[in-house]
Amino acid sequence: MSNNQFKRGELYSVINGMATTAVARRLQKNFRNAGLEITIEQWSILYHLWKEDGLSQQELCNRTFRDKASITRLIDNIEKLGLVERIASKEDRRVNLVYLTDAAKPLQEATYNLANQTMNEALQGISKEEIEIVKSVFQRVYENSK
Amino acid sequence: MSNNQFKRGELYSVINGMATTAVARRLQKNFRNAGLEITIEQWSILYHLWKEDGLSQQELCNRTFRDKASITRLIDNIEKLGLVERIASKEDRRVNLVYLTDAAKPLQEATYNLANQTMNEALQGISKEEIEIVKSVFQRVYENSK
DNA sequence: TTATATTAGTTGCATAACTAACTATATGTC
DNA sequence: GACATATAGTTAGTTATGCAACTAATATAA
Repeated sequence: MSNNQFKRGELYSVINGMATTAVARRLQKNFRNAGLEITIEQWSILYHLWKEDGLSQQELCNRTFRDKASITRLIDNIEKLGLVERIASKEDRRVNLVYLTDAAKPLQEATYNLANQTMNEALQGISKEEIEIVKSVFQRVYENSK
Repeated sequence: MSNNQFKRGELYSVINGMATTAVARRLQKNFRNAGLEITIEQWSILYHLWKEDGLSQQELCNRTFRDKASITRLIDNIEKLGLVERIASKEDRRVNLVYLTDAAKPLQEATYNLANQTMNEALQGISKEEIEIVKSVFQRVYENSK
């Protein structure tokens, strides 16, 4: 086992847990403090629907990097909150299209603001160039690992 | 909401889910294919104990960025597998020290090799400089968010 | 057109995460 | 020494994750 390999192995524990978890926890806390009773996982679904409403569950799998079972349960929970509804596709009756309800609309601006504020705090002192490198590295890591 | 802020908000969905999840899933799959019946979360505990045996649960919280309840259950499960045992500290009876058993020893080399191989594949085509920038950015993001 | 394979989604099972409330031990102050 | 406070760990309750096995609908091939 070369020294270089060992260093890379160590990177795993840095990547998996530290920064991403800290940001996620902070954002969740900020939601709760603002009286927004949604989880960040639920928010990540709403986020994609605000960008494009009426996505299929499969498309939400692709965009949020979750498996089908996870999306089924997440949509179950968001549906219970009254924020989305499933509407069967007319073209393909296997497909559920997920639509935002009116109740979800007021959440958009508040959660976007909190997410942006949380990320701005998290990214304090980090340059645009560094952010671009992180994004680029993550993209390649994802392609290498999927 | 400035354009710059929006771009930062978007980074959140990249950070939380894509690359880290893909690597974690790949490593879990590699463990399973090799007949190693442990989860990557359990492995992350063993990893720290192989570096320094007999850590307290609180110290494992600090090193793995989990809360106390999570560590309690993780140690429960690893203990059930017979890989670690809790031994009450003689200096402070509130403290459980977690020690590896003999059964955990043979796992070390196999799992290190798989982790290194998985990370080498994940980091294919990524330079040392880029890795250093990612580590440095993560460190600062963590400090900003904790 | 009938049989086979593929795709979308659900359900059961197990693990793991966080919060909040709890017990037990240790420490600090008067 | 007695009381308040802090710390280590556990437990209960809820949400989320992944895999595997399943149903239903569609697409493909014979």
